[in-house]
Amino acid sequence: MESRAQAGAAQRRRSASMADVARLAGVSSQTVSRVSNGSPGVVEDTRRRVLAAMKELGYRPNSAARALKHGEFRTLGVILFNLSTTGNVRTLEAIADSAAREGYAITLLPVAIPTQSEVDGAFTRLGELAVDGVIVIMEVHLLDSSTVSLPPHVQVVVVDSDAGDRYAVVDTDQRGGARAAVEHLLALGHRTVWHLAGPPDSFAAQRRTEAWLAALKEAGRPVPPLLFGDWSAESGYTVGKLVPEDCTAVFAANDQMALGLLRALHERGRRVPQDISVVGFDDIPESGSFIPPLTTVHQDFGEVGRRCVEGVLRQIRNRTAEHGTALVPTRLVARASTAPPPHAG
Amino acid sequence: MESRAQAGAAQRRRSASMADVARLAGVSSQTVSRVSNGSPGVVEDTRRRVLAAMKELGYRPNSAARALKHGEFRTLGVILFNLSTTGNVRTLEAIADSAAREGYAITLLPVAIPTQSEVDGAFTRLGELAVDGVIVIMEVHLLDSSTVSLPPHVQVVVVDSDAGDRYAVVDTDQRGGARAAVEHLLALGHRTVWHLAGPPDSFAAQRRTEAWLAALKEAGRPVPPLLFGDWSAESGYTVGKLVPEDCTAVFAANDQMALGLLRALHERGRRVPQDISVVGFDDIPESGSFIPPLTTVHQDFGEVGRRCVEGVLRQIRNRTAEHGTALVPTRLVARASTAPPPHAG
DNA sequence: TTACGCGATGTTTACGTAAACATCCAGGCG
DNA sequence: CGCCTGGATGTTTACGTAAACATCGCGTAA
Repeated sequence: MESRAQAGAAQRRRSASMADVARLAGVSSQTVSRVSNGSPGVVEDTRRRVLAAMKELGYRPNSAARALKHGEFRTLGVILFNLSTTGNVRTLEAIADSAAREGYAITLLPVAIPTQSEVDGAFTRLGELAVDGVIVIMEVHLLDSSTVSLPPHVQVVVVDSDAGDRYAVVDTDQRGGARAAVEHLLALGHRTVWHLAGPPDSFAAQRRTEAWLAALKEAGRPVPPLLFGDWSAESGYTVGKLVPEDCTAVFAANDQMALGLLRALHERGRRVPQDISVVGFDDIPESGSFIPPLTTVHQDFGEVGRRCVEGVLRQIRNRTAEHGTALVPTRLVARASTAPPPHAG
Repeated sequence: MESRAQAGAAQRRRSASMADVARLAGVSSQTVSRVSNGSPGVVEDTRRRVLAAMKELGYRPNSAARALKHGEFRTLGVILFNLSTTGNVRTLEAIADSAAREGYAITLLPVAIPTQSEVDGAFTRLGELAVDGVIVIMEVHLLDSSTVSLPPHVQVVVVDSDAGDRYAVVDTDQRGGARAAVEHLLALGHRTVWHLAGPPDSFAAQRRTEAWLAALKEAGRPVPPLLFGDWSAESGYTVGKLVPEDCTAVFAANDQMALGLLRALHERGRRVPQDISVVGFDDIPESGSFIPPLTTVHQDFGEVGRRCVEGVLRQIRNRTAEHGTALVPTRLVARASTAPPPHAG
């Protein structure tokens, strides 16, 4: 890649300040400030002159100075481990969107590997970061065990956690969704439902498992052994090869694992949904194109993101810390991967 | 959600400044600054006293003041349309990672809908934003047609564009990847290869299509009619229902469309790969779990992200604008969705 | 006519940091 | 023994903005 000296405007070392604009417009810098912020008390003629000067100099307000002045950055930080799960990505997307709508920018704080030192590092950086509030998309126990604390004036909202007693938590109604999945299968006539769970250290996975168990017990059904995956399609495939012949219904803790499961069942010649039913969780955009289209639990990530932003902003404005958990409801999307069980041989 | 007044440290309106630390440690604020920045010329005893004071007051450097002082924010902005395509997400992830490693934060600038006014809006916000450089993940013609220009001192790197003559561009080697896909199929013995293209307004899609065409022509093969999708699995499914019986090989412009294609073919009773071969593009994590596992072109998004960050930072440090295109190579991943064509009836 | 009020604009100041410069002190050397 | 050197530390200042306060001038009511 070649490079060339930057021409034109960039020769000016620093970009134009209010003082420059003021000089050109023949007013005081305070008047420029008033125009810039749309404050009243500037006569139309002056305002026009100032605007013209701004345009000529290519004036842009300096956000550092502005932040320094009134002590806020109009920026929210988002801490997350990675963008490899659909949920995190879609939540982030919704957060970015809502934040933009409120005039806040989003600063990303990725933590590559959830080790103690990584998390500490992120929080240290965060402490120096120009943010007014933070949204944490991860298991809160990692946040707790961190030796570095959040700056006291920074407000926090947490996703995917059970720390509602200490933080404001926004989460999908994991239990409700999992219960709906199980009940859907039971209603179709299945005697019981197997569960392909997510990794045991995930709160979301835990809650889905709990609800699966509770739903089975309430209905007085036998509880099959628990199967574990790691959220990946590959792990669903591996587990799928082990599902016994007498199993007629599986509830997978996410759509990716359901995908792998479908492939394993296909390879084994077990037809879905005629021989065995499968339900997923998340409703990723692709799930309607699986073979067969997947019945799954739809999560409203957009709503989760919106409530997160709403929550932090409220805390920032009121200068209070909130706690409690807000649950966003789910919805079962019935497609073609579920059907009544085959008649007993 | 209940709320309670925030207790303890938060009662102090503003957090501790250097002056506060200096007072407590009995030194000047300049000495605190030196300790804070690890500058030399502070005797060990003093340093310890300052550090203790910092800890006691929970001192955090104020990044706004720091930014105001030396005119840089140590932050990069990332402009993108959405996080719904795998490529964008993984690129963003890699960017965030590399940036963090360099001590830079990432500020997200989502543009919900790529309309002119939306893009303008993002750039306006950007102008006021606290960033030293920008990475644009989108078609550059939208950037060009924007009436709002980037602040002159902000350096730019663009992904997914052909604007290498005006900007520094980093992109996957779309052509090379598409050519590899076509050549792989021809080498297996297919007479020609159909192409399920992405939306015509995408440069990435255009380039994949061009390379497909070029590879066919070079080999002197007939060129089948072009099929179009919109990147979604659903569109792949729709198109898949229309693929004629005599087609033995399809190159889909991304893995999602390939997924839909697989389903349509499955429903029509056309076996993959025995009756028809399918190749995708991207190598999303799930593609190894499709039915059958998908042969696809692997994109190294990590490398793309890394080079973006490297590029902007170099421009920032050198105070120059670069141009030219850097291509990141791809790699064909052969799985189970491709095979020699069936023997002619 | 004069003084008062109020809208328009200007001036001062502080936000927290760090570069540049100033000062102070200990020790070495003529 | 006094001066000089250099390291440690303190003081001043500027970064760009905006709140708070000051001023100016014009219209209006007594």
